[in-house]
Amino acid sequence: MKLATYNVNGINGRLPVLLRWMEEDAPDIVCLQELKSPDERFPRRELQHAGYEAVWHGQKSWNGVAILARGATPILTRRGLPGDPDDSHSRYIEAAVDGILVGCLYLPNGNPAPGAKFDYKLRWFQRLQAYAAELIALDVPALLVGDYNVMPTDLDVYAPERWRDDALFRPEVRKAYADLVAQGWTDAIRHLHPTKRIYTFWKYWRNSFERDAGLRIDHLLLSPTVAPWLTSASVRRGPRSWDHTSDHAPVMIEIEPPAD
DNA sequence: ATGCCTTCCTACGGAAGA
Repeated sequence: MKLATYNVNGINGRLPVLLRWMEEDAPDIVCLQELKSPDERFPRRELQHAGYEAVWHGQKSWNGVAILARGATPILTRRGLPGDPDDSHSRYIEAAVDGILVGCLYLPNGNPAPGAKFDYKLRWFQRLQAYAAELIALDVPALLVGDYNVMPTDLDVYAPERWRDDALFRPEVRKAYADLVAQGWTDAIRHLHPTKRIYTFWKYWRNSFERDAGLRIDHLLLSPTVAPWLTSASVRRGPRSWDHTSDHAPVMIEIEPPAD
């Protein structure tokens, strides 16, 4: 089973790129972030035509997350992260697909730091930690995947010294990510490629992609039940080179659940 | 040192992204 995460940076403007990539890689489950689309403009029909059913949590102009499944209907289990009823951002959606619980998240960027946006990021991270601990306690096959807006270590940044004070790399958020992983989650890419420089995002400007001046901020975390099923993990760099593409690349893993 | 690009919107400039 192939499961991917992709910050599309606008699902409607990016639909040709998204469909081309899904045609090429044929992922079974896709978690999308930054839809930048209200619910009523989500391209359900086009995705159905490509063979995918979906659940989504949209918002006008910003944010927005969705889960797609090929030849299956995702069973919505949660829309919105618990812990703050006043949070109006569409940043979390969760569904069950083939007996696996899939949480799709778009963690706040947090810049400028320090400031109100950085405080919101840290609070959101705390809520995610609390909820992730509940998922671990449930002892079910689960994944928490998406755009975490965190580079976990120096290995995940093309120029760590330039990013020290950035909201994506400050010690507080790196610790928050490390503490989350320490609950028992496995960072799929890093687990299979412990020493390799791997990026998932490159800025649009200054030929960042051509220079491979990137960041690893899109992550797939596997619960203890799922981790032993992992067989591969890779960044799909091809789509990042296409015209009118996202500044992120899809990240895809393969898992082989035991036959029952 | 820097959003140098790109997206979105009752658009034509501002906000946001990382």
